[in-house]
Amino acid sequence: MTKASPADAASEGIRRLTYLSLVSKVSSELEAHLGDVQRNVAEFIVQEVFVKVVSVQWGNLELSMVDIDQETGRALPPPRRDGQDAVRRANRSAGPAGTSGKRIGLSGIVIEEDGARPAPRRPVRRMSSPERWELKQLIASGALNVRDCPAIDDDDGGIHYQEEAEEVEEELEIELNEDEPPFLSGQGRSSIDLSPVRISKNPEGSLSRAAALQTALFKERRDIRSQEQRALLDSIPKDLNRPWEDPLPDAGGRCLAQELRGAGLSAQSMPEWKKRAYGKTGTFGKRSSLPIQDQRQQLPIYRLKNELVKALHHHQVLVVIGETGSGKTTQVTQYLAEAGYTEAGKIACTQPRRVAAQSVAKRVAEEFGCPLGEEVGYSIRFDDRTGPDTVIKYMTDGMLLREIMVDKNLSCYSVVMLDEAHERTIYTDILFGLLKQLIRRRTDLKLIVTSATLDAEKFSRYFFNCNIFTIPGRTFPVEILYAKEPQSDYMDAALITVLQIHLSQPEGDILLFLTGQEEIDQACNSLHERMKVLGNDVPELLVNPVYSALPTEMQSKIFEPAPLGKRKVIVATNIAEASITIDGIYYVVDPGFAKLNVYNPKRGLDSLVITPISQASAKQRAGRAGRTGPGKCYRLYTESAYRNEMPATTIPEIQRINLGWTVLNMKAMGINELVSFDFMDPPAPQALISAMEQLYSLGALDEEGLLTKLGRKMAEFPQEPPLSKMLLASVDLGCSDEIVTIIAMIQTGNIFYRPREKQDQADRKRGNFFQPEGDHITLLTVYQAWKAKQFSGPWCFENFLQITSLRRAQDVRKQLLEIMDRYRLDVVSAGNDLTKVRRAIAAGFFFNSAKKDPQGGYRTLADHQQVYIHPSSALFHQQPEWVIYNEIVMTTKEYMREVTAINPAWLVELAPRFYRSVDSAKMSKRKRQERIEPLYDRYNEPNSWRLSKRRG
DNA sequence: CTCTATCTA
Repeated sequence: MTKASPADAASEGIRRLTYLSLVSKVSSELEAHLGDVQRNVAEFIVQEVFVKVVSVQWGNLELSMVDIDQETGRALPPPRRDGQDAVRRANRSAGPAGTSGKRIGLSGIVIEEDGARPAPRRPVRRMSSPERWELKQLIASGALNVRDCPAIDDDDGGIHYQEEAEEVEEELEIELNEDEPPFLSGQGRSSIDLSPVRISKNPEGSLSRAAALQTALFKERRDIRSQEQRALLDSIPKDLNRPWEDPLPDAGGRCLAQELRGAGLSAQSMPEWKKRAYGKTGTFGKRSSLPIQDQRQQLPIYRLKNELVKALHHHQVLVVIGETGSGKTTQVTQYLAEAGYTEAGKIACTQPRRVAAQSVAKRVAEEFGCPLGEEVGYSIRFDDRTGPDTVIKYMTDGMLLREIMVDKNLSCYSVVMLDEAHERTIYTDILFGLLKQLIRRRTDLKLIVTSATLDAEKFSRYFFNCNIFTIPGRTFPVEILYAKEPQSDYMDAALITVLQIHLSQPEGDILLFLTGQEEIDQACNSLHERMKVLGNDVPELLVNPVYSALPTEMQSKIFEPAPLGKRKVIVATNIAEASITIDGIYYVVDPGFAKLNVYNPKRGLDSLVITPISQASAKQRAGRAGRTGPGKCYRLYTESAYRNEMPATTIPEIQRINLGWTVLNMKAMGINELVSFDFMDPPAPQALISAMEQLYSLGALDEEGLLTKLGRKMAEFPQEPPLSKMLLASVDLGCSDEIVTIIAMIQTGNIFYRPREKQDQADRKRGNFFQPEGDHITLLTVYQAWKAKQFSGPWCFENFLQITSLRRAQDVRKQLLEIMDRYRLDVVSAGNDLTKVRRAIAAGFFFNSAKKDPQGGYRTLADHQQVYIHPSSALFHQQPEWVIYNEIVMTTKEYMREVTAINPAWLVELAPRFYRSVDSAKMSKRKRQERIEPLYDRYNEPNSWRLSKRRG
C-alpha cells in the first residue's frame, strides 16, 4: 500500500528538494493566502512534512501534497493502488538506470481551499496534529490497538488499515525465534559473546593507527579526485549533446559529445604511465638453456636426495623446511617415485593455488619425460588431467579434502605431501587433523609437510614430534633497513623511498607492496608525475602495476626485463608475495600492510580491512629481493613495530572465516565432536557454535546436533550451506533449473564489467538487464540472454559483461547439474512463475533479510543493523518493503548486495527455526521495550492517563 | 550513489 500511495510518492519527492527550497516554497504559498502573520506556521508544517504528515488542516485551509507533472505543471491523479502490478509497470517503463527521473514527477506542495479536494474515500474525523501524533505513539507502543481507535487520515503515511487481502504483508510482524537448538542448550547465540576475531596484535600500536589513518586519507584523496572530476564536467557546456548543430565550430574544436562527456573519465583516465606500461606484450620470464638433467642436478636439494629418501623410509611423518628456490616441490615427488613408493600407491602433492598445481605438474611431466596426464598429472576443480597410469598427482588442497571425504583412508595413495602448508588455508588445516588420525590407522602411509622455518617446530610438535628436514634455499642475502620513526602516511613514505632508491642506488628493479587496486593505480600515477617533475636528467623509471583483477596479458608485462639504463618499479598487492615470482628484483619497499578478510560471527559479515602484516609475511616480502643477487628491503616501519606489533604469523584462515561449510562437511564425515577435534589451531568455540546454529536453522542438523538427510545432501555440493539449501528447496518448489543458474552466477561474482573510464556506459548496459524482482532474477536474465546469443563473446563485450566470469558460471552450473544428476534431484523449470524462484532464495538466505526502516535504509531482521541497498542493485530505486540479500559489504556504508524483494510471510513459513510471526495477543520484545511510561503525576492515579478517558 | 587482497571445493 505504501509503495504506491501518494504520501510515499510525495515524500520521495521531498527527499529531492532541499530543506531550504521547501521552506521557502511552503512559506510563499502560505503567505499568498494568509499574509505575513502566519509565516511561523509554515515552518511548523515543514517540520511536520519531514515526519511524513502530509495533510494538515489549518483553519479552513488544507495543505496537502500531490504529485506534479513536470512538463505540464498540473497535479497528477494519485497513482493506482494495485500494489505489485503498479510497481512492476513503473519499473518496466523506467527502463535503464538514469531515466527514472522522468517517471516520478517532481512532487510539490499545493494549497487548496477546503472543498476543492476530492472527497475522502471514507468519512474521517479531522484531528489536530498533536492528537494524531499521540494516537500514533500509542499504537506504536502497543498500548492501543489499531482497530480500537478512530480513523486517522490515511494520507499521513503513518497508519493504515488493512484494506485488501494481498496487503497482509504490511501488517505482518516478525521476530526472531529465540529458542536455542536443544543440542546447544545454554551456549546459543543469545548467551555467548560473538565478538569479531581480533586480527591485530596491538590495536593501539603505531601500525594500527597508520592503517586507520591510511584508510581515512585514502577516502579523502578519492573525494578530492571525484570533486575535481565533477568540476571538470561542470565546466563543459551542457548542450554538447548535439554538437553537430554547432554552426561555427572552432578549428579542431568539434568533438564527439560522448568523448567530452567522459572527460576526466576516458581521455585522461588512461594515464600516461598506464599507456607506457601496457604498450606491447612481451615474453614470460627467462628460460634456462641448460638440459633438464643438468638443471635438476644444480638444485640445492639434489645433494640431499639420498638422505631425504632414507629419512622418509625410517619415519612416517616428516616436516620439510624448503626455502624458496630449493626445488622441493618438483623434486621430492620424483625422488620418491624413483625410490619405489609408487609401487604401493600414488604420490599426492597438494598446492594452495590452482595455477601452481598446473604449472608444477607441467614442469615435472617434462622432467619425468612423459606427456602431462600419464605418469604425472594434476587435478583441480573443473580440470582433471590424470589417467590410469598417473603415479605423481599434483592437486589443490581442496581437491584432496574432497577425496578424503569420499575415501577416508585415501587408499590409493602411498605418500601425501602437503606443500606450502605454512599458508594455512582452511583446507590444509582440516587435512592436518584428518591425516593425523589417518596415519595412525594406516601405518604404511607417508606424510610430508613442507613449511617455512618459522612454523616448523609447531608443525613437528603437532605431528608427534616428528623430524624436521631442512633443505637450504638458493637465495642471496637481503639487507633489511627499518624506518627510524613510525610513518603515519605510508603511501607518501613509500613513494619517496622508491624515488630515493631510484636516484641513489645502483641498478636493479624495485618491488613495492601496497594493499589494493585503487591504491596501486594512485601510486603509479603519482610516481609518474613526480618523475616528470624531475625532468630528463634522471634515468627513466618504468612503472608497472600488478593485481589479480588485471587482465593476464597486462600482468605478463612485469616479467619483461627493463631496457638498459632504465629501471623498473613494480607496484603490487600481496599477489607478488607468493603467487607471482619476478626475477631481477633487488629492492623491496614494504610499508607493512595488506588487506585481510575478517568474519564477524555476530553480524555474519565479512569485511576487508587494511591490517599490519605478520612477521612471516614481512620475511617473505623481503626474500623477494634476493632471488637474483644480494638485495635490500626497506621496511617503512620501525624495528620495534616489527617485533612488538606484528604477529609472528598471519592468523590462519580457520580462525577468521565463516565455518558453516566446514562444520557441515565434518559432520558429514562422521566427526560430531567438533569442539574436541584435534585442530592445530582450533577455531573459537563461538565460531563453531554460530556455524552450528546456522546449520540447525537451515535444517541440516536435528535437535541433537546430528546431520539430517537434508544436511547430508547439502554436503554433497561444493558451496556454502545457504546456497545448497536454496538449491534443494528449489527442487521441491519446482524451480531448480533457474536456481542452479542463479547459484552459478552468484558464486562467480564480478559479472558486470565496469571500467572507470566508461562507467556511465557500463551502468546503462547493466540497467538493461534489471528485473523488478531483484538482482537474483537479473543475474538469471543475464545468463539466459547470453545463452540465447549462443554464449557469444562479442555480445559480452558489447554489454559490459565479463566473459571469463560467465564461462566460470557455466562451469559451475555444469558441475552442479552433474551432482544433481548423481543424486537424482530433478531439474525443473518454473517457467514464468518467478515467485517460486524468490521463495527458494528465501529458503536459503532467510538469515539475510531486512525490512525498510522509516528512518532511512533498512534494518536487518537478525540483528537490527542499519544497512542499505547497493547502488548497483536493480532495486536501488525501488526500495521494496522486505528484502533478502546475498551478502553485506562494508565500504562507504554497509551495503546489501544481490537483493531480492520478498514477502515476509515466506520467512516464517520456510524458516520456522529462525523466525516466528508475532502473536497479536503478545507484544514483540522490541515493542515492549518501546512502551511509553507516563510521567509520575502526583494528583492522579498512575493509570488515569488521558488514554483511559478516551477509551472510556 | 557504487570504490573487494588472495585463493578455493
